[in-house]
Amino acid sequence: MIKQAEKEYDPKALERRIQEYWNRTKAYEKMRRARARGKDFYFVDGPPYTSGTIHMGQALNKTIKDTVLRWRRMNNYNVRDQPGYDMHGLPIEVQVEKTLGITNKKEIEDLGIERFVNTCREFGLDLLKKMNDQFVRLGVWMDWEHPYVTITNEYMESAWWTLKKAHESGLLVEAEKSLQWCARCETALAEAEVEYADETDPSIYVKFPLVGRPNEYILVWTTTPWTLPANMCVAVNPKFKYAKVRVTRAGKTENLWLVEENIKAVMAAAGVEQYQIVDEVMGSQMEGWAYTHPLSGKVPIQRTLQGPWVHKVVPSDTVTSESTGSVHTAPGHGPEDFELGQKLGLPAFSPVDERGVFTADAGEYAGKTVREGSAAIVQDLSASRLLFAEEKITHRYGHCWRCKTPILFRVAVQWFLKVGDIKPKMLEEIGRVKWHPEWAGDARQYDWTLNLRDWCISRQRYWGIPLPLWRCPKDGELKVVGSLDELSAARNYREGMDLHRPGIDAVVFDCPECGTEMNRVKDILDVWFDSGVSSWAQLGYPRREDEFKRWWPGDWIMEGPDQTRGWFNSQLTAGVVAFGRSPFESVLMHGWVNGPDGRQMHKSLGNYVDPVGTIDKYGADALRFYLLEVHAPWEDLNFVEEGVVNSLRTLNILWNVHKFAATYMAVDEFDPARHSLDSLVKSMRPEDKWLLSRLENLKIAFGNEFETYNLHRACRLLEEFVLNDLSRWYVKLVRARTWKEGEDKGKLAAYRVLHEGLGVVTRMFAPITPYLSEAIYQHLDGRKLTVHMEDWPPVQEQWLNNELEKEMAIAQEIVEVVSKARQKKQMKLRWPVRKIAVKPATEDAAKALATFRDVVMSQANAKELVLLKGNEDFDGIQLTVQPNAAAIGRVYKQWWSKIATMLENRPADEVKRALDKGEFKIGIEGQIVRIDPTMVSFKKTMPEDIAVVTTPHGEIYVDMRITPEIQAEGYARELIRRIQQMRKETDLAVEDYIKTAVRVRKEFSKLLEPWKPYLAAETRSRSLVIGEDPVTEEYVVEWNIEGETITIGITPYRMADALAEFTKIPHITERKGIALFDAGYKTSAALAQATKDDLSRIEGLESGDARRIREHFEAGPAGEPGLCPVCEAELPENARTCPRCGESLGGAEDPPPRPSVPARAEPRAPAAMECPECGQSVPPGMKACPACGHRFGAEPARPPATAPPPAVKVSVTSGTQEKGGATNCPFCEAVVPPGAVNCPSCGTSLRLAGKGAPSATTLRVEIQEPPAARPLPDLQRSSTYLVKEDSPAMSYQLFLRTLAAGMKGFCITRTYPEKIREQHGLPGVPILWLSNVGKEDTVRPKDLEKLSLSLEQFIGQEKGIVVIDGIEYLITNNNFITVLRLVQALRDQVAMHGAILLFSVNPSTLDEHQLHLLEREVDQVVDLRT
RNA sequence: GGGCCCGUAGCUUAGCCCGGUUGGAGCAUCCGGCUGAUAACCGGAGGGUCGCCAGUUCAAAUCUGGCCGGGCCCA
Repeated sequence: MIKQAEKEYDPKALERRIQEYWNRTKAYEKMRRARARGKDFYFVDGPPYTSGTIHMGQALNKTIKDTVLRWRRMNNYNVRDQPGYDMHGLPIEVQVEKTLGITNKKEIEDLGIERFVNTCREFGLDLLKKMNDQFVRLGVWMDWEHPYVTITNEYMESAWWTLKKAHESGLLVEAEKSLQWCARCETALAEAEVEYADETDPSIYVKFPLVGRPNEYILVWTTTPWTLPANMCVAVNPKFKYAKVRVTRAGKTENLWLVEENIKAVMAAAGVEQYQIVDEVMGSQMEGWAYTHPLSGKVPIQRTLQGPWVHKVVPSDTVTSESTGSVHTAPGHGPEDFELGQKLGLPAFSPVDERGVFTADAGEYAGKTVREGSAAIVQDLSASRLLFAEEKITHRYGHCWRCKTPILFRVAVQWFLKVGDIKPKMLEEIGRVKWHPEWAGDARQYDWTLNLRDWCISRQRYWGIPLPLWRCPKDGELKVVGSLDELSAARNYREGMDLHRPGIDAVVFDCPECGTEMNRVKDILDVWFDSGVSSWAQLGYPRREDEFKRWWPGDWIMEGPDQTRGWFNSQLTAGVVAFGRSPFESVLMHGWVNGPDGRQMHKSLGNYVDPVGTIDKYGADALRFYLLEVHAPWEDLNFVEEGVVNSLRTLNILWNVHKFAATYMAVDEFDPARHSLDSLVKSMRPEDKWLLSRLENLKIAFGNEFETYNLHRACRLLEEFVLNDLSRWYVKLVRARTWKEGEDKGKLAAYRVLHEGLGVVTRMFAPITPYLSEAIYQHLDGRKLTVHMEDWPPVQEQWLNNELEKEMAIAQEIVEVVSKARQKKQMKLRWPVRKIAVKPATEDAAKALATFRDVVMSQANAKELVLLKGNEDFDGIQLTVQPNAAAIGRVYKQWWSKIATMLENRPADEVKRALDKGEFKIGIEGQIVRIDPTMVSFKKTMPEDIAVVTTPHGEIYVDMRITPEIQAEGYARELIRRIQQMRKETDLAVEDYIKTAVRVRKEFSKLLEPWKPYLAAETRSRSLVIGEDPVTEEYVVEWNIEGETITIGITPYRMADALAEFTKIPHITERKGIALFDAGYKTSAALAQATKDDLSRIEGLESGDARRIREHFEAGPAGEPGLCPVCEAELPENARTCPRCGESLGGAEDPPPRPSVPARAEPRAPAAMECPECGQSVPPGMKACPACGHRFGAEPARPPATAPPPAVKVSVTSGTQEKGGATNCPFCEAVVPPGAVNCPSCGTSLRLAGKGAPSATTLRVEIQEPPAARPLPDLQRSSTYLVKEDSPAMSYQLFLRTLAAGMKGFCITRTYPEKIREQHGLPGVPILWLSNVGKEDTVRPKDLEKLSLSLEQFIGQEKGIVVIDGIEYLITNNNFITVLRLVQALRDQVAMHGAILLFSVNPSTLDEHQLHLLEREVDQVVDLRT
């Protein structure tokens, strides 16, 4: 059943309401069950780290995922959609440390690992909840109740199992390696955990004294002085040429060896201008040169080191010619150094501990941090004259991803996955997986993987998956535990124990070899490994083999570009380790979300946009739609808020179209289920078929784009359709048809097609804007519990008609041509054009005009449309005779000029007709003169009011000459428009009736006479008088229409509510309802009091009506169908379960419906059946499946009719009565206690408002703290005030008070002036009305010039007080800056003339930013909000 | 230094794969129109060295090469 829509699209309220509906009806769970029989689709969610707040990138991420998954579901896939959270690791540890006020590992151990780990868990779970809520608000439908988390025993067990697999394949090794190390976190870092950022470091050139070469040094460059104590050798490239350079500085001469190519640069760095090259050798020749360690005096251990290559020059191909070309090599630190050291048998001497502090091995530097050490080393080198030069360098340097500490390189023993061994397989898998876009895989991921080193998976931390490794201290025997079962054999194992540290640390095995107690290796696992196993860990593998078999591998994953080195990589590695293959089949890689300036969003850059804030402002749907349509998913996007506003605008238009449809369909109780499209084909007009064809083409194109993840293009297609085809064209075309009263086939066809269009569009929007689609669906259809249970609309090829679409395009272009012609001639659309003539240039154009003749005529507002044949001229063309002087003169000599004049004055047609027959005769001076065709030619001229346009479709003539008939019609339409506007201004319901009187000049009254019936019908006037008499209706406005002064008065009957009630009574039609109303029964309650006798006397009722009315009221309100308390579907009589949502209804005495237990859980009753659609077991007696909404039986059950009548409540000035005797203030709408004389909120006198105080009753009314009366400020002359208040009440009080003090006043308002006078009196105060009605005392909101002129006049001459209570209206109608300038100008005027200016503003109606700017422009801001 | 992506109007972008009418839109600006979907909406106008330079071609925003700028990743 079609329901009336709310008045406006208010995304915030709508989304709250829909979310509540989904929760209440358990829509998500039921949707999932409805798809349980669909094809399995395993989506693996990349677990975001539990940070507590989602950022825009994650909003994009989940939006795309949700959209794609909803779309899959609508295509009947059974989607596994468990969201995940990555919860272990440093970020939380660091946060917890901060919270607990701890700074290092020792303090953690002092505190107790258990307490620390527990705090981490609590933290993580709390953050998870927060993020869950945010994703839910974004409208994402995933299994939020059951996310997978990396911290459960089951999950960790999967990781253990995987490690055991690695061990079994020999891929898990312990090794000494140079690692990236965070000194603050005291742990090794993986490549994915290192973040690069600019860092300023020392850049020093150090002289290494060569042994046996006095006064010769090899020059070495480094940016990490702290690695010098560990120096073992200096590497040179054997292929480079090195030079000995003689340098004299401060009177001392020395010889330096460095790569030849950079001598100039290096000397410049040292500020050396004079130098000499004294020798040159190849790097290979330098091999084996010995040097003295430059810090051997400070680091004693360096003096004791032995080995063939210790403190020697060594060859290395990896050395580049950068800087000096001689590379200081410390195998205990740098990874390349380490490798070189391994090759040459050099010790990996690493005198730096876990905290980044020099150890005793570092001699004099022991106890210093590397940072302090660096400074000391530079100083020492300088003191020993071994420092050749010192600079600063700013370069990209690695930092700990969490605490931002610059990384160190140090050699330590760690556990590794030997990625090198499986790299070929990984690369092969990358090639097999489907990547979107392709380069994400074959270029990006491939390159990354190609450069992979072994993966260090051990961490020396607490909050993570413990390594499942136990080792015998005696013989080194290693045990790798792959499951809880294995663990249960251990000592100190307790059933159900948490596997985290420190509990697990206490668990010990006995060594199978020697019986010694084996202890766990204390390390935990790199968090990236956690997420790497997610695709089987979330399935509970290896415990749940069945689940694994059913789902694995993942069909689709989708993450951002950072996951190339992150999750894509960790999954590929873990997948190949565990199963020899990639755990996912296809990937979509999305782009970054940058700030509006194109840079990454950062709070510190001030370009950070919070997704939740954006949702608050524009709604989740608008945000989602924006994110999807603005860019290809894989491109980086610059988030521009304007774009969200724009998307919202589109959604608003969709809402308006649906509102338009719902309004009329509900009024007519149109039931789409009763009419198939096929059954209405005969009644369809070409434009109906056109829309259906457009719709089918949309489905096809959308599907093609969506399948290739061109979501942006799909969205744009949809948007185009809604804006252009549906809203701007089709709705315009069918509008006239929808106004027809009664059952009309043409109207039905229009309704049905419009319904189809909206229905399909709604379903297509469902994955993109889930809330809005749901709301529209529930209004227009609602047969299923939720639109997200609907199937994707299939293409129905029978409606495709490309020919017709082409024709319509031509028709549209022709309409456009006409409208341009109008615009040029300034002829309003309201005035019909007399004729359009087209001389078609193509067959298509001719066909188009034949098919869409009515469309062109109505849209161009033309009285006539003619097609001209090839040789036919437009009949509006005027011929003029052009006498041929020479030819005439030759025959008639001196008469020629007279003849010429006469010819020119004769009607050209007549002359032509005669000449066509032979000759034209004229009499001149008693003679007959014969004119033959050679003597004249004809010229075609176009009258001024006819436009000719040449288009590819042909020549188009637009005849805009105005005849009396056209003038009458134009005026009639002008009148209609004014009356409609007045209806609107009195807040009249659409279907309500009025009494209308119009005062015009006599001629006009005659002219308009034929249009009276039309006028009355269009304006729902029950009586219409057009004449010269003064108008005395309730609401009178004097208009100026095209220079004519016309007064219009209307009196509303206000019978809409009553009619809506009356027509509920069987057999009471609207006409009879009106009769009852006219007879004095203005409400249902009044009618209920009428006796049968009273009623039978009423004219216009039929016999029997009186009885029916009585029966209706005596029977009471029964007969209304019951509504399901859960989903509000209408219930069949005696239903025990709601047919739509499947909830059990229970008896009247029963407690409220228990939480849904799907039929599945119930024992099977003998007659139970299975839903053929979803396989759900269905209790007997049901007409539809409780899970999927599928209806049983051939006949689709008609949704019960009887729509609640569209009731638009009217209240103009009187207070509305609330239950219990309390009223609302007619002015500010605050709740007023019974008996109050003044409104407690705004102080308005309630008696003045025209209503006596309601009689007091005993019912209590809760009033939230009567607001303390705020003292009104004293207004100063020459000042401008901005009064912040919910309604302009206080401003008017201030205004009145100032008037009382003798100042003149001027009022500018948006409210109808009579209303203002009624409320505030204001005798003698001129009121300027901001309105588009265009009469004397009004100013159009866009006409700021006129407004400013009137104001300046008043301020300059009267120097009085001005109140402006419609500035919001000005702002919405103008550029804000323009309004601001007006305010500035006025303020200056006010100051100059000693006047006062009051702006009343309701802050909630303005953008915060705008309000702020306004506040800055006034002298004082007065906040009087309650 | 290397890899990948991006560069079109003031802003956001389509078109580029597959060369072919005068490079389309939306926002913003200015000018109009419409008025029961209406604090909505519709139309028109102005606004472009398609980052730059070469090349291929009858023809280049589109293909090729180089350069410049931005982003991401890696050294």
